[in-house]
Amino acid sequence: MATIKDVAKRAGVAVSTASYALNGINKVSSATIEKVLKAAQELNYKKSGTASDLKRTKTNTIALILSDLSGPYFSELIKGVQEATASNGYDLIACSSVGGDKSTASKFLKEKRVDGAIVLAQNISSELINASAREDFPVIVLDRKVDSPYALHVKVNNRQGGYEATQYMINKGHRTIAYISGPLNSHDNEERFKGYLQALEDHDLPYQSRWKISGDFTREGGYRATKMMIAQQNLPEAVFYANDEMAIGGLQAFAEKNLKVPEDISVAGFDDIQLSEYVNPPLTTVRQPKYEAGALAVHLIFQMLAGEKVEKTYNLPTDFVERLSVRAKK
Amino acid sequence: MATIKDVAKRAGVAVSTASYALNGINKVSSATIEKVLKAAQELNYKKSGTASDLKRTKTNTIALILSDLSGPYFSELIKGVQEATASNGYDLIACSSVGGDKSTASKFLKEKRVDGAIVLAQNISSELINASAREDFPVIVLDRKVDSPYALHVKVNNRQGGYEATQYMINKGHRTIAYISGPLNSHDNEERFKGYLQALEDHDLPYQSRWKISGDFTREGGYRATKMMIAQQNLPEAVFYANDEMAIGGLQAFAEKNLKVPEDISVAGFDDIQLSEYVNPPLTTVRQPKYEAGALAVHLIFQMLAGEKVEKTYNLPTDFVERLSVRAKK
DNA sequence: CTGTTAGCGCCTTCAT
DNA sequence: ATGAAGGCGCTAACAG
Repeated sequence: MATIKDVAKRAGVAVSTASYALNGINKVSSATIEKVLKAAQELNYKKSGTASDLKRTKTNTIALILSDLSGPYFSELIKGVQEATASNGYDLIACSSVGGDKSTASKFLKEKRVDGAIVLAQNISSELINASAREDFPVIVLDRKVDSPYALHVKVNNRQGGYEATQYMINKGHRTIAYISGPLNSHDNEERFKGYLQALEDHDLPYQSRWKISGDFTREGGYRATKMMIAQQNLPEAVFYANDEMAIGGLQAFAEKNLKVPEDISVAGFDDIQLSEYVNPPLTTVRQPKYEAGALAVHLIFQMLAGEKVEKTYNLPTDFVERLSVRAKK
Repeated sequence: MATIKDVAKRAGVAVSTASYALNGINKVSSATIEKVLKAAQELNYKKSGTASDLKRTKTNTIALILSDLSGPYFSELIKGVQEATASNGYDLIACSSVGGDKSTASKFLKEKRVDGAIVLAQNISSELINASAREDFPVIVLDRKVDSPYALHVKVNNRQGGYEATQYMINKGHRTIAYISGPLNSHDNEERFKGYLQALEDHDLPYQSRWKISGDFTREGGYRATKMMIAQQNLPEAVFYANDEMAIGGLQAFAEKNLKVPEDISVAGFDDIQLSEYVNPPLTTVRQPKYEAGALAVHLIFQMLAGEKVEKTYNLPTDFVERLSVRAKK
């Protein structure tokens, strides 16, 4: 494998000159550049990214850490991150956190193989994030709060979203509204639930714990929770699923029991994933500003890298998306 | 930022000893390990991944290059790649090729920032792949053939899939079957079309060029192509879309014109993307063995890295998936 | 078991 | 405009 040294030798110049020529630094005559480029070409020279990174103590790339690369990802989020990164001349890599603190993600975090990271992966421990984030290594966390002063938090206003969805169903005349929760350790779930509770309270509807059913954010979980609810007889008028995946599982469970949505029971979800528009009936849900969240995260990384002062937490508003899965009760 | 030198000094040992201790190499007494670890802890030492990579001329990670991180990805493919990579103790990163030969993907390829790469991204030029692949840098290409002896090709038998889907429709009694193509530069499309043609021929059905309509693999493109076909009056009995995305666009176009699928017209797609199961009617399509393709790609990388001899091209069979979008004509 | 040392390949100051 | 030289931080002989 040819190195810059080989190129320099073949071109008959010093290494430094070759480096300047190769990197387009305005310090060498065009004749020399020519020679160097030609030599590089002939030797099929390729610069070593790792050596370059080491020397410059900078990789010019940021990492997006997801709990599962093959997961149902928020493509809008990724798009926001990708475009913001590219428009700043940085590169982006995505890595998975399967394996938790000994995953690829954790290796990139711990060994600072990138200049900054955006984390959307519960299975990366907060300790790891705290231990990794540092002045020259900002980390933006999207799914929780974290202590380190170098780790910022961009969140979506889940509580507001939960409130609006619930209120909408109340306004449509529903009085008993179940809540199918996400996993209990999920901050997002917690907030959505609080919004739900608040809406109930503001409309003088009593909260009944029997209407809170445990789910886990998966389609399968939503399906099971719904089956269970149906088995208990006595259905609520409406059900608010803590995310769309579960709501879609629920739709399936209702269909299997010949319960029509929304005629027999109304349902709403949260997230506005792509599928939601295509299921039957199209799902009423709460859209998260994912693109914006992604773009903001990247923006913050660059601000921190530039040494600018930034807030520690950002809170983005949600949008309510009305489709056909909730009916108006006369 | 503390380096290994600092750790060694504080622990009162030589750097090599610190290195051994830190890397768990069986060469130092446990007392020394203790000391070193403690010093590292106190200094909040983090090894520099880039320095380590440079020294070992090896990153222990492989890259999966996709044309768009936020795209409608084959999650099964990613899962296959991910699991195979992890089970070999390697790391995986995904990077995008938006920007073509000056994208993040190309930087990783050109600068050999990883030990091997899997490419599923038409907008990375074959020249770039040829120029990057080398003995110690295997590249597996999933979407085309490429010259370099260090770049292998794992492909799905698109022709067979196209043949089976077409034959299925013929067997269901359809005589006029349109083909909505993908972009013309797509090898996959080409092969699917050949399968279609062959099935027609084998069943003595004449191919009529009016039944070949141009699409581009996007939902929007399928929608437009279908609209156009409808506008021309005189519909075929069935239509074979070169991929599911287009078929779904087509479904929408038919629905808008009150044409019922499959009662009025039958449709089949290709890919078996996740959505296909959920659209109305569920789409009959051809499943690609994506998980297997991903896992095989990784497997090949390791074989090449180990200096083993491998075939240059692999061809995986498809599965036909019967759902409800094709009806039997009596 | 521990220490010394020579680079990995590149960038960049400094001198020419 | 070009060259010489010193590391970036780490690993792995090699010597003791």
